[in-house]
Amino acid sequence: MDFNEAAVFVKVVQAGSFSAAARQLQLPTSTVSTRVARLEQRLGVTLLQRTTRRLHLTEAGNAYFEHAALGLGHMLEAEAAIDAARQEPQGKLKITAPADLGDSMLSGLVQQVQTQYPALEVELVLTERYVDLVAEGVDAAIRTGQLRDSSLIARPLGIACWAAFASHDYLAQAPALREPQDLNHHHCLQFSPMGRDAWTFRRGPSSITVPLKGNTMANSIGIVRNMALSGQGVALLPTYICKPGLVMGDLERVLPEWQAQADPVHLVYPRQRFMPPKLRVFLDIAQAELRPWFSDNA
Amino acid sequence: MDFNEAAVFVKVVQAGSFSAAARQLQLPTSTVSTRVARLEQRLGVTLLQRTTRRLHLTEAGNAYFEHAALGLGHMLEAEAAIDAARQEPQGKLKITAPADLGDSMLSGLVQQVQTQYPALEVELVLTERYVDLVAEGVDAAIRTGQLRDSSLIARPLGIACWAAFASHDYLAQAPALREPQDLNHHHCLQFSPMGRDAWTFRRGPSSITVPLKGNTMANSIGIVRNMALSGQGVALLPTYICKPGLVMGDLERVLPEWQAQADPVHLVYPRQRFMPPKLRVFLDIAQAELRPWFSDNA
DNA sequence: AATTACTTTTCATTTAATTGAACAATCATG
DNA sequence: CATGATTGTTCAATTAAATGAAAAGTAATT
Repeated sequence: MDFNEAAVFVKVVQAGSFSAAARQLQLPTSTVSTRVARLEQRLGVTLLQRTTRRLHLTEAGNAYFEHAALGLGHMLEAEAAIDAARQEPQGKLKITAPADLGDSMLSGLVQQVQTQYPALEVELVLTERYVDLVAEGVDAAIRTGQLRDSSLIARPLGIACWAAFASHDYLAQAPALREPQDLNHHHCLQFSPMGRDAWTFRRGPSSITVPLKGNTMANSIGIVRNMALSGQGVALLPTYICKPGLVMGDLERVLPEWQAQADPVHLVYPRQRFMPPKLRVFLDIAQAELRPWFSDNA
Repeated sequence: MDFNEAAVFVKVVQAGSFSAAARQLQLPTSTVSTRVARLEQRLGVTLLQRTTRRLHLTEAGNAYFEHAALGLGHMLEAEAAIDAARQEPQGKLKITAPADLGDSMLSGLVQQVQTQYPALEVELVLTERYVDLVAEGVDAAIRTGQLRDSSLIARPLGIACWAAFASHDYLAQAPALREPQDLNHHHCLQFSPMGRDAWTFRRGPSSITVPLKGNTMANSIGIVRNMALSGQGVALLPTYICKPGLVMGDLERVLPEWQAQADPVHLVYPRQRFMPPKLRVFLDIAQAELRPWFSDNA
């Protein structure tokens, strides 16, 4: 089954002659002649009755032409759809990120993408679980920690540092807090993935692990942060969601010389033969938007 | 633009893998792989995201697939329409014949064709003018006289003989009619294409031309025949419409040893690469039906 | 954990299609 | 009426595609 023969036949009928069709298709007349003849041979019917310099569509030829012309129309629409998608980033962009990234950061990113490219739809999927990008049709992911899938392409965004924070109100009435051990006399607000039993701090080569009572714990970083803001205690939070100037960013870093975990953050996406325009523009915007959040000098 | 690449791509999506598509298309996997890759190269987009043993349609791939699958559906319908037409004679059969052929003969022929092949439609075009079969989309023609288009294929049907006829009633009260010259004393009913000024008769090597008054003349052989039946005079008519046993066939041949014009009759049709089934069956039925009308011993 | 089975890709060889040139036939023009 | 232009077909040379075999990687089975 050779659909290119059908395409040539349809063009011959539309053009009214082999020669005119050859000109429009930019093919030699011998190619046009041969392809139509081959189609007739394969179908076992005369599609075009030829007298010298004149063509006439047979009844069978007309029936075939009607269906084939519709078919070709759809094929051309398929190519036009691809042409349109190649020129302008469009369609749906599906991004996954850990739940503990800040709302401000992510909502800012999505806003930037859609402001610059209104034709793009964005679906943001926040989850803790590992997402197989290819299998789940996800265009890109923001990942913290060590990467484990080497088939993906990774672009580093920076380092996510975790540190201790508390509100002014809390600190004003709480005992002094100069060393990590002092946390034994404080109410510790724990984000469960960041240590259920103890917090570990580092300063240069030194490392101190402080056992915790586990009195208050949640697996939502927003909830832990809100508790800290309301003066309930000291929380271990990533520095990127506690930056000055953020709405409700009125937390004060305590034990500033000590930092807890430090994770690399990457933007990852599947290797593929052709980079979709929507992904290319997203990667550029994401790096511009996100890198400042993960820089060391905050 | 290569539609065969699109066809293979559609099949890969439908089958779920290159290997399964290759089996269904009865192509090597290398052909399937190469064609899809070539399509992606030509379009400049990734249509299928491949991980080992797994395929995933991209957004662009999905858009292309939807249009292309519709297109292929129409293409397959085109081929199915041809398959159907090739197996069973169907569609419209357009036949042309001279106006002076008998109604009984032609209506008998059409009835035979449609009894044996109910799917066939028949359009009978009676005309005096020359019909360009190819240009006018006519499948076949019944022609009398010498043929002049050598590009057509001709099947001889016999000889159409013209002779003098009159009704019993007319002959009972008319003068004797033993020689062609006796026609001077008779009312001659003329069919205008068969001589407006004179009738010529032949018997063996002898030939007599009888001048006519031109009193009664019509260009419809049916009208001339009806006038003869109603006893208005002597008419020159083709022997095939005055055969005994025909409804309203009560005409008597006069001057039986003399005959007027004798024309060969042929069935003609355009030479073409493939014989449509409808034409093939028509030709067979037409020869069986018509030859007896034009045989010499009537 | 090792082996087998399956998928997709790549490459050298084989096979097939394309094309330029020539030819035959008809139409348009002078 | 002769000539030139155009159409469609055919064929040998050229170009391109298809394919079998091999390779790499992963999943399923023992």
